[in-house]
Amino acid sequence: MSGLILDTHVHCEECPIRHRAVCASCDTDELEALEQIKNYRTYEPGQSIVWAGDEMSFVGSVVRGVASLSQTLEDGRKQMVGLLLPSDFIGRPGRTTSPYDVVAVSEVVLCCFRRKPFEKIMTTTPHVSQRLLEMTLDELDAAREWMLILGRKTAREKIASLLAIIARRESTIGMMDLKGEITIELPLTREAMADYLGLTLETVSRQISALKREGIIALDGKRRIRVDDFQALLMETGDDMDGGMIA
Amino acid sequence: MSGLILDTHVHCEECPIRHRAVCASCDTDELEALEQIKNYRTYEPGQSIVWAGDEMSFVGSVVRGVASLSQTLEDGRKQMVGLLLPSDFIGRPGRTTSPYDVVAVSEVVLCCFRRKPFEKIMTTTPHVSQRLLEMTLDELDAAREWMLILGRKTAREKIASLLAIIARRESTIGMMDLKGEITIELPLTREAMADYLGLTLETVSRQISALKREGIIALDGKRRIRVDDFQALLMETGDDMDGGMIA
DNA sequence: CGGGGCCTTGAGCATAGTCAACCGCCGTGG
DNA sequence: CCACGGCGGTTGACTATGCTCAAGGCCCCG
Repeated sequence: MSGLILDTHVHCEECPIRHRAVCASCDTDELEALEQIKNYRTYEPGQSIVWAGDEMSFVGSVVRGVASLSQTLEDGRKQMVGLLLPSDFIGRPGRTTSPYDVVAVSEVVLCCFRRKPFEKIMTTTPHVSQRLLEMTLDELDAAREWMLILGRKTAREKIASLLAIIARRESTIGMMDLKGEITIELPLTREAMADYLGLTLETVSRQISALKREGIIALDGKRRIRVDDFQALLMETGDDMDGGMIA
Repeated sequence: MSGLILDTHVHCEECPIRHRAVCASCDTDELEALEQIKNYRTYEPGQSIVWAGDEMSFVGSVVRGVASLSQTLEDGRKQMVGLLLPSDFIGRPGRTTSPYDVVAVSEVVLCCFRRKPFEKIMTTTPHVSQRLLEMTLDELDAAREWMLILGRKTAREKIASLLAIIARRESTIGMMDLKGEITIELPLTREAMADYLGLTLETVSRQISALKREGIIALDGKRRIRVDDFQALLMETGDDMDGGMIA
């Protein structure tokens, strides 16, 4: 439950998320302060990182892998409310317990900061809190786009939107060529997709099959999806085509 | 569209949202700086404050009234993604256009800051950006609770949840007595409630009628709702009863 | 008195959920 | 080595929840 604490100590300067994480705008001195209070932990796919309601002794960043934030109702209905990718931040300064379950979707490596000292650094280091504000505002925008999906889109549009979001993200990280053929590596099981989209896993499966049948997408195994015509996929999302998307 | 700009100049010290808004932790000097760049605007119910995609020359706080943040798909489907109450913040520092429509639900008074100078103040005044971070984190939590409602709750649970949220908010502002009888003043039309909850207005109407028929709530006019047994209402939300709620 | 918001109610339908069977793959233990 | 079992996924039949379309009520204001 607490993850495997590693004694490897990657230097911040060489960290793969150095320029996107909460430490992005720190200078050398500030990084040094963070070095002092960090350690790495790894989690296996499916392993719980934090249970809702639990005490959290740390905050931190996802270095590698994918984790999910989710809430569950008594009767087991589950809704994912956040998808944490490399550089995303876990935990809330000033709060000791998590209101959400945090679960490793793939193998996950976290860069954890001890909470107390991190909060102290935040008060003395505007670079950290400013970066955290930016990141939180981005997450809020993402949450709101997601609310539109949950509240108003059909099952088919939901699936297409999810694929488009993942494709866009992968192509931003690599290079962005939304004209040609795109291959999407799905980090999620059908059930996780369902929890993300507010559907059942059967409906997810059916809609993916339908998109395949109609030639919008092609499957390569269960988790690898090829999109020949990205515009055609966008047509299925129900969104405003041109530029209306949240930057 | 730009609202009526008033020349009244309420002193920040006497402002009703002084201790909850983005200026909450400012000292006297900092307030003075904000005084210099603020003005008040009013909007009539239904009036648009900002159109999605529009240039915004200001950011600001809701002083009085209720406004909504919403997104619309081409074909007219609309989803509310934020409900702005007194002290809530409008606009994002560092971004010139709004990705959302902002509409006055009731009569609204805004305290607007010119954007450029406000951003400058933010970089020099940690009190402002720290407070904004806190507020943004709260909004993110609210958005995530809302995602659970949108994605996983039934129409009936959605309505009950909305009533509970409003009741809780009103009773926090006044005094919190969740045992006895509670009266909720609905700031929203049936259509706005539908846009909030991802339902149609007919479904909203039917579910409210059903709750009334079953004695969970009582109507006093269309917009005033009396709840005799708040626990009974909570039973209908589908939530974890005890403490599971997001603080 | 007439018209327009806002709301309610009904009838029929469509979308997505439920329940269940089954497939293919992989790792494990007999 | 193979059989088994479990997991993730697919598909089908049936059902139920919420949407669509339509009519009509209430109330306020001109």
